[in-house]
Amino acid sequence: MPELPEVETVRIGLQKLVVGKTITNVDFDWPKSFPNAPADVSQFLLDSTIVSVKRRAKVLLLELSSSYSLIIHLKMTGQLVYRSKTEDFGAGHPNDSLVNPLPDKSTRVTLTFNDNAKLFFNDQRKFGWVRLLPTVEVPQLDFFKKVGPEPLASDFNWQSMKERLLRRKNTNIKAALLDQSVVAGVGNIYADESLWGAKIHPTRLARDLTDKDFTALHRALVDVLQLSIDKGGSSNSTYVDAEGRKGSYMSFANVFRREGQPCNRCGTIIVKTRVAGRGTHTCPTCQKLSKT
DNA sequence: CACTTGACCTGTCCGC
DNA sequence: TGCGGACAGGTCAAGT
Repeated sequence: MPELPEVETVRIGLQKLVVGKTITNVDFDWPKSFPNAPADVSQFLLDSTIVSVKRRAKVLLLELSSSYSLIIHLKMTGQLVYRSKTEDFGAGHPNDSLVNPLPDKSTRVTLTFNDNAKLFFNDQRKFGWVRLLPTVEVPQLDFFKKVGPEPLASDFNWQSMKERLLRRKNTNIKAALLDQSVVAGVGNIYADESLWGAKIHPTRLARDLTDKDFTALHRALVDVLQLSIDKGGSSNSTYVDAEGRKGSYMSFANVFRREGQPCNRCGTIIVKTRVAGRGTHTCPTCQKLSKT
């Protein structure tokens, strides 16, 4: 579920909530959710303070005072939910979104802080993970070595996006957009939304796009990612931010999960198909199959 | 090499 | 209502 805007929304929340706090305990119930624990835990995690919360692509980085970092990937259904002790971990809290008590059956890892607040890593499908690594080794991970540029960075322009998309010139443009080594952080929602914005059909081959298409796609992608961050991300099913709140981007979506409804631009009924092995939402009129 | 498909998991929804 | 199968936002490994 969580793509760049959702992970960035979580990062903004955690930045506010956990920086400066010291970890006093860690629990985890599912070894794959914390693959290199527990050997390093007591020495490099307990009694260390969270120095910063960063994001690269869809990955969160919690830098610790121990010179180690917690690396967290939410994958499809991961959540990082913070609860202060005064919220009593959900019971009876006035905020509706905090009604569910934590931990629950999807809680995989729990961090406890020196003020008794807790950070819950919940993950229904168990695809996500938390890792503990020396901070200096993080850039050496295969994922970080190959991942593409941040699309919201100021130096990310349409020319560099074109150059990177053409590394996948013989595949369809949707598969190229979803490739994390091309551009960081794009997933199924924002691939569909940006292709609609640029009026490009997802099955067109990357090599067949014109410069006009590349400029439109760059503009549409940047705009849709920024809009979604402004709206707190997309809460399609399980996604919530660090305070347990849903995002509202889905009410601004033009095609994603809108099959059967009229296109906001031309009124044609949005269709759902399968492209690059993923559910794909398209306006069959606006999004041309061939060069314009 | 470039590209596509299957596997990792659990929960939900849809049709019979 | 029960049950099987398809499907869900991500990423690797294995296959073609």
